[in-house]
Amino acid sequence: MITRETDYAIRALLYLACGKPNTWVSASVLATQMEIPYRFLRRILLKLGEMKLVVSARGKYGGVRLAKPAEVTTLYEIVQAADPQAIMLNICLAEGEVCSRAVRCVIHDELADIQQALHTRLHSITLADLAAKDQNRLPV
Amino acid sequence: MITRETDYAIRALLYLACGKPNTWVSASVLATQMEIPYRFLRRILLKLGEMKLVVSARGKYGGVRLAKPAEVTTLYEIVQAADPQAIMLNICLAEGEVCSRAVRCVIHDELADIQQALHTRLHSITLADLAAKDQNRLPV
DNA sequence: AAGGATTGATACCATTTGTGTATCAGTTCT
DNA sequence: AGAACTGATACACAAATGGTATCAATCCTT
Ligand code: FES
Ligand code: FES
Repeated sequence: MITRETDYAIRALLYLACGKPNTWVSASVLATQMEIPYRFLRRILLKLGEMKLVVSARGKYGGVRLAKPAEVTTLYEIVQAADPQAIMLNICLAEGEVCSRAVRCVIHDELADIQQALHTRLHSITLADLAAKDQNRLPV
Repeated sequence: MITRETDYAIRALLYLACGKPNTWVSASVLATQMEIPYRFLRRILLKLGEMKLVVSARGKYGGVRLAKPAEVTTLYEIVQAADPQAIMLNICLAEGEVCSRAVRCVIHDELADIQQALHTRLHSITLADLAAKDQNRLPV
């Protein structure tokens, strides 16, 4: 399940992708525009920074912007950055997990298949795709 | 993410699907065979009973068995029964949820698409499919 | 040099969820 | 009567979730 945190991360990056490139956007603007609790967003942006999805500038007129073009940032990367656990369909599929039933477990394999399909799908959607859809939206 | 509870539910039903039909299997047998904590399993079986996936018999030599043929029980139903939340990719997709951004939210639509694909996949896998794969497994 | 606006890095907090355990009542077969 | 079951709850505890608060560091403008 996509958590609020992940949802907020997507929203924030989407806003950046829709705006003028190479301009700093402050967390407070992002928070109000995308309806995200300010302090929570701050912490999320830190994480996105660590994962190299955004770069930031301190000081007055500082803020945050995309670290790379929206065309090469996938939904997979975003979810992965915001909540690495969400990508795993079952604990038994996680890296380094040891499950006593793993060798002979038919569920394991089946879930692995489904997870693979999900990942492929997430990989195929870029931030630019989302931004494009957003532009085509009729104003409410 | 598939919780332990859901995983246990699948395991239990799989065991029933692999055994002789129309025989009562006790929770203690299921627990030991499928490596599920007994008391936890008891509670899960209750839920599966409510959702009409199993029927039960009290008293000595009682137990539980599939309520319908394994061919018509889908993975979707099982996950739905064990953990209804797990089926939802985002809170904003849940029934009766009201999100201030829903009308103009591009993430909403995208996640709805992905969720739809996931559901289709879960619908297409039956307990009988899992049981068949299990039979074909080489003994470890 | 001062002051305001901004991020960096943590620490804290309340509530819910996940994963069990325990208890007792009711049922059925021998 | 008694053993082996299920039905229905209640309890317990750790982790995750969603959010808040604080303080330091940095940068721009005046
Ligand atoms: S339950 Fe762990 S691998 Fe299937
Ligand atoms: S965030 Fe609620 S609908 Fe998109």
